[in-house]
Amino acid sequence: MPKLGMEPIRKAALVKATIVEIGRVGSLDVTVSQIAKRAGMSSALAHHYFGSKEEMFLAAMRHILTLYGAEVRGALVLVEGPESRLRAVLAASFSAANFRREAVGAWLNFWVLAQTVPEAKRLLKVYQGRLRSNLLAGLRPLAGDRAEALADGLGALIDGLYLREVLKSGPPDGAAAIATALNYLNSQLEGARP
Amino acid sequence: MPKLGMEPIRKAALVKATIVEIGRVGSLDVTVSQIAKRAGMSSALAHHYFGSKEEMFLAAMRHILTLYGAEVRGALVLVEGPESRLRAVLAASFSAANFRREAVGAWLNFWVLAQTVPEAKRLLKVYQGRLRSNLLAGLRPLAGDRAEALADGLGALIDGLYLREVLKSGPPDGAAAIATALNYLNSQLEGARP
DNA sequence: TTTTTTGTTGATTGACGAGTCAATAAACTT
DNA sequence: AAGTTTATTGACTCGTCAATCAACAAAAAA
Repeated sequence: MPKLGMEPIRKAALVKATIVEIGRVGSLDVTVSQIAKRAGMSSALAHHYFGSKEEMFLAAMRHILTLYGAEVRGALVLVEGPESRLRAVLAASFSAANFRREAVGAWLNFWVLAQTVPEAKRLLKVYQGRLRSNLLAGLRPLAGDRAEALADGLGALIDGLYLREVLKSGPPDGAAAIATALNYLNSQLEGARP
Repeated sequence: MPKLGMEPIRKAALVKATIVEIGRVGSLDVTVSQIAKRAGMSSALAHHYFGSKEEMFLAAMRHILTLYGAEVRGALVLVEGPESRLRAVLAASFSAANFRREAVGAWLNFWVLAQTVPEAKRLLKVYQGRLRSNLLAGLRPLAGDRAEALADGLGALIDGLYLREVLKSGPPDGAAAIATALNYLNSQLEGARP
């Protein structure tokens, strides 16, 4: 039965299952067996490919970060001017793909993981850095030297909107989140406009 | 050796130890033994007083919420006018007592707990509701019907600033957080002022 | 065709941890 | 003085789970 070249397929299935299970259970207290079962294999095989549960978590984080990064990059290619750039970053952050209960729940738990596992912390800092520099690129032409402060505020606001999504009942509302962030932006930029 | 009337003392010690341990370990994966040891008693006694680990967590949450609520209420008594009210709420949120690594770490983990444990979710919603209505009281005279949207944005920003504190290295900087929040407020209110 | 590499799992190990219990002791009540 | 309530713990039970291992199967290489 064993077909060759299974490794990438199995790994991808495990990564996906890890995110789903963390989102479903709502914590990092998921067992390797649960994950493996959802991915359609034995827990032994999961260990065979990843070595440890922690490695699975990190791979899942990298995957989410990669998806998010790709979405932002994709949105940025067809962008003209700083306002449109900022809007694109926001749209990607709150897109249906990223801003869904399961991913948001996983995200929150990765934040917890970052308190313990240095590599997780590193990854999250990479995300923060990328977000920051993306915002900065859009903000500098519009706000000059206030750009740094604005980027920090807007970054925190975005993270906060994610956090609050966790507690909400009902389906996620990316549009509302974008509206809140744009509202922040507009009012900050109005004062500074020549 | 047993003196009477230990219950409240023991419970308080356990609650405190729970927060410290969660903050120290950085996750909810703390054992009852760890907590009990830090509180200077056996794990059996911890179970005797609280029944379960979950009850300990919830008691710790209630305690943090109580402290926060008390601090806000205390700051609000000597307040005159809506601006000063808003400033007081912010000052309490980022006071040295609340905005310290240990409490922030515990806070983050309570957010995770809220995904699983309904009572934890309820408590967090109580906090959100209180924060919201406090902000609203200050915002309505200043922003009219934009107050609701502003309160939601500001609430998310505050939570986001807490979240980001978790990743930062170095000592917490409440003043910077307050500055960011005030900056948000001022720019939002400038546009609306008569 | 033998050997090696890759895929796969059931069973097992070993550790750890939540919650219970029986036992001990001091203080309060009657 | 006898009985009750409160405080306290060491030892134990029972379950769970990460990680390992031995064994088996199929494809590829030799």
